[in-house]
Amino acid sequence: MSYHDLEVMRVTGEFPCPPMEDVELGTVLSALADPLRRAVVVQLANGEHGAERACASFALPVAKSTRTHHWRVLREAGLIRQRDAGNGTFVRLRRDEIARHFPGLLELIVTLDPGTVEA
Amino acid sequence: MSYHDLEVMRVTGEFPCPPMEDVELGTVLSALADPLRRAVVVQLANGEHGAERACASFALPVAKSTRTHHWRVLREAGLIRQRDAGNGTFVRLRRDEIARHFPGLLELIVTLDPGTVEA
DNA sequence: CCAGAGGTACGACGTCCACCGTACCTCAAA
DNA sequence: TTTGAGGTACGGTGGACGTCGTACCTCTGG
Repeated sequence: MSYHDLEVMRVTGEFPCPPMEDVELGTVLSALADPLRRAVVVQLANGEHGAERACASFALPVAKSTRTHHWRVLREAGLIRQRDAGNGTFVRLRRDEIARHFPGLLELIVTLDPGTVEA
Repeated sequence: MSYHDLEVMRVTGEFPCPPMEDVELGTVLSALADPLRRAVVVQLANGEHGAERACASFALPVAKSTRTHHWRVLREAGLIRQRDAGNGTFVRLRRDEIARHFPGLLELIVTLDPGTVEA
C-alpha cells in the first residue's frame, strides 16, 4: 500500500481500490467465479442503488480472516468500494463504473446466479 | 473416464463432456477467466454457427500438453465439444446449449473481451 | 475503564492451476 | 514403410487460491 493510499485511508476511511480502466476482464471473472463472492455481489446488486451495507451483515460461513480476504479480492477486481468506520466496515457496489466498463455484466450475473449459497 | 465414455469415444471420436445442467456458473466463469481460453471461445463464437474448427488452427502460444489442458478445461466447463479424427482433433462451440442455460453469457464475453491475445 | 464486537495483518497449510518435457499414439503423405 | 504433424497421458514444478488460527487494532456499551 503506497504512502498516498495510507493517507487517504487515515482521513476518509476508504480502502484503496484500482481505477476501473486498470481492471482486466479476467480478474473480474475470477472474482465472480467464487460462489461466496458472487453471492455478495448479487445481493449488493439487488439492493438499493448506491446503498452502503455493513460487511458484518452478510454472515458468510467462513472465518473472519477469510472474509477479509474475499473483501480484498472484490476490491481489487474493481467490484466494490470499502470504507472503514473504526468499529465496522461498509461496502458498496461500484455499480455505475462497472456498467460503464463492463456493460451488461452485472445484470447477467444477477440473472444467472442460482443463489444457492445463503450469505 | 468411465467404460461407457471410452466406448463412445472409440466409435464416434467424441470426447466426453458433461450435460449442460451439471455445469455450474462458477466453473464457466473460471474457464473464461483465462485469456487464452476466452480468446478461443470468442473466436469460435465469432465463427459460423455450428462450425467445427481444427484445434491446430488456433496457434496458442503454449506447449502442446498445455493446449490439451485448456481443451479439457473448456470441455468440462460445458463450453465446447471436441472430436478426435485420429490425426487431428476438432472443436465446436456448444452455442445453443450455452444460450439456453446461460442466456446472454456468450454475447457478453464477445462484446467485453478486448481480444488482445492473438491466438 | 474494560469487555466485546467487528475487522486487518501475518503466517501457515493443502489444493488447484498453468505450464512444461517426455513418452506414446494415430493417421496421412512421401 | 517410414517420417512427420497433431494430439493425449503422465509426472513434475512454481505460484496462486481458499482456508484457518493467532495477534493486534478501534470503536461502542456497560
